[in-house]
Amino acid sequence: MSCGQNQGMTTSPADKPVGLRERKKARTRAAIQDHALRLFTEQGYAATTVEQIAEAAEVSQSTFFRYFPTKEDTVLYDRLDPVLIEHFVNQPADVGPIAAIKAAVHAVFRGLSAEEAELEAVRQRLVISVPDLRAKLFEQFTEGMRMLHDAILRRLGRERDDFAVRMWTGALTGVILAAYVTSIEEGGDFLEYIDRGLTQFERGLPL
Amino acid sequence: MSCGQNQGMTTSPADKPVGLRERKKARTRAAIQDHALRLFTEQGYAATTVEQIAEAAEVSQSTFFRYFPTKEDTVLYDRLDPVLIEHFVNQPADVGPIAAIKAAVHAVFRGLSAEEAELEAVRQRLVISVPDLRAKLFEQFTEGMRMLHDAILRRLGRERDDFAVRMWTGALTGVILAAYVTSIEEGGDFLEYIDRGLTQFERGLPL
DNA sequence: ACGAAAAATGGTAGCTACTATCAAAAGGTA
DNA sequence: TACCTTTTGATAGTAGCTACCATTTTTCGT
Repeated sequence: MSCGQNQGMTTSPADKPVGLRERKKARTRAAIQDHALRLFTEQGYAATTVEQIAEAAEVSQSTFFRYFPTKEDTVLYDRLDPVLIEHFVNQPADVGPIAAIKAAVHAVFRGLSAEEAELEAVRQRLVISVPDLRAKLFEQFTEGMRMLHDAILRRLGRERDDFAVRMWTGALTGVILAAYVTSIEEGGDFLEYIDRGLTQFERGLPL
Repeated sequence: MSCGQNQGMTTSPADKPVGLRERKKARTRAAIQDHALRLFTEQGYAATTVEQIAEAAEVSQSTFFRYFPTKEDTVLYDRLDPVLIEHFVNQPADVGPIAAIKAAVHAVFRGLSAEEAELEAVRQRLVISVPDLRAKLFEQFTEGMRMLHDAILRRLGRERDDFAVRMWTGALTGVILAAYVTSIEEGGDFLEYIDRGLTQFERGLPL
């Protein structure tokens, strides 16, 4: 529940009205986030005030907080998680869970436009350098994992309290998070790290 | 770095002076935390102000923030992590890493006094019910895991950038976190869940 | 096309977590 | 006792965030 909206993505085909109102809202949201990220990289996260962001985006502070419940959410608002889950559940049933995750991650990240990819890179840089943002990232990660947990339970036809699935999903969360952090710290392609990590996971995480 | 102190624990034997000053400080710290947790459970976390806590503990707000850098830290200040690490590294070298973790966790949690255990229980209840606290808990968890990662690298004699170890530690983090959350949600003995989780992990997390 | 309903915006006021600074008090030491 | 160090409290200020209300803007029914 990091942010209660599901706005227009390039994936699911048109189940939402696209009147003038919606377009304006999307533009305002994008403007706020763009200026926020720009100011954060220019002068630092803490040194940038919400007032400055609102002014740059030409909206009032009231409006700012209507679009982003917290200052942190301008960085961490993640439109990718629900899309990932959707891709995951749409994988054919005979595909194993790890392979399904790989496919979903690839589908989503390969489908990113140049601007979206750049935005993602900026976000990642900010997230690792600001402790407050890291904390929220982890929460968001585990929130996404909770969704994935549900999807896996359904996929495997298990009960909610299945302990083995809980541990399995927990470990999977940890692997993905570790791969994510590694890719940011070491630099390089995120997808490659994810693939290597998931492959390790499939093999029982040999040391 | 959730909190920069290492105050007196029941473990390492006396390498610090115990003048009147130190005793007063310990009493003040305990008073603040006790009143904070009491007020949180009585009237809710958000509804309790730092002013109220300071007043109840009979200190000024200035003093409050000297002892706890943030309001969250009254709940999340974790003295257990460093102790856990210490127990872990002190395990004999021929013990496998999982067994060493099990031993360390048991040693620490079995050694808790009744009050400490009760405090821990209150903390756990608060942590799962308040989103802000959950976020910080995750950060603290991964911070502890980073320390564990270093310890494991040394134990195995691996290089820092060893990818297999990174993934392994990440998965281990996820399993412990999952066991932790499960024990709080389902109720029951934390140690039992940890043992079951770690055993699953050793077996390659079968589904 | 017009008017009403609904939604988005801006402005103001206010609360609270947190910081910075400095003088006063308490504790330690010779 | 006298001196030095540490701890405390008071004050003032910043910034994130909320609540509330009046105004504007978009949508929709007729």
